[in-house]
Amino acid sequence: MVFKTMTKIKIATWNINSVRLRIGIVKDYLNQFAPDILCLQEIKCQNEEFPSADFDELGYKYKIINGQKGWHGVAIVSKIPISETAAPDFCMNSHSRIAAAKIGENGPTIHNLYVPAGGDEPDPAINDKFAHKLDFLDRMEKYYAQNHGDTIVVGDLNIAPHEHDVWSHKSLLNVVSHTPIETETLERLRKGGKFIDIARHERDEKEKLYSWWSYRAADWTKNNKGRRLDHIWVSDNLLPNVDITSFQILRDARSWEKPSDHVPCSVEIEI
DNA sequence: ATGGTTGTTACACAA
Repeated sequence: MVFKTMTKIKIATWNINSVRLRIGIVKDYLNQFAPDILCLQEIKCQNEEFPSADFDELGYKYKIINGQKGWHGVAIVSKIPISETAAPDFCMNSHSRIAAAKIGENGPTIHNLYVPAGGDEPDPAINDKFAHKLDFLDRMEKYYAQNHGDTIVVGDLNIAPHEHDVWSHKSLLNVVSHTPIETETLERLRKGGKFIDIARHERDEKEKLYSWWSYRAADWTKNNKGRRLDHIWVSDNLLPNVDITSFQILRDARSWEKPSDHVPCSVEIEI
């Protein structure tokens, strides 16, 4: 009989909308909520511009940074050892939208994704950005259909798949992030990859869950017009290791000073 | 029904 020592770790994902501008609230978050691994999207800087020293100070000495000038960019920072693994090729435009790592010696692989937002017009024939988003999803579907198990997918998927992942299903059916082609494709590829959507697992499907609120509202709390764009999925074989009750969407972070329009989401898992 | 904000960058653009 071989015994495996399990360690519970906390994994968080946050679209930070410029890590340099918001490094202060990132450090506040790390100090208060102490995830072992934080996956960031929209770091909006090149690798050499990433504020590594700030993360080092707080013990996040393992980093995988995939930045680019000005736009997009993702990073994984960790207190526990992680090692970079080949990122799947989901982006036809070679943007920095994916970082992949193996956790520990024999832990699961984590994919930190920033799916293209897709522009305003939900028609790939007239909107290249929407075509890019659909192509990205198509590549995800093909990859995850053939690579099962021991994988955690996190990030800003820029799609709110369910009726109660948006403030108004009817109003948003033709709005990019909630169109049927997006929501159906995302659900199909998730199921094809045998992933569990942690936020919706064992939750009432009628419970409204949001992780993003637009900047274009004088008071985001007034009408609460949010969408659940940020996700944590785990391979079905990892589900028994997940502490479902630990799942958190840190809504309060939307009210922090100079906030991102997204808030951190986290879950704890034994590895 | 429309327009509303933000960050990076360079004098728009993506979100």
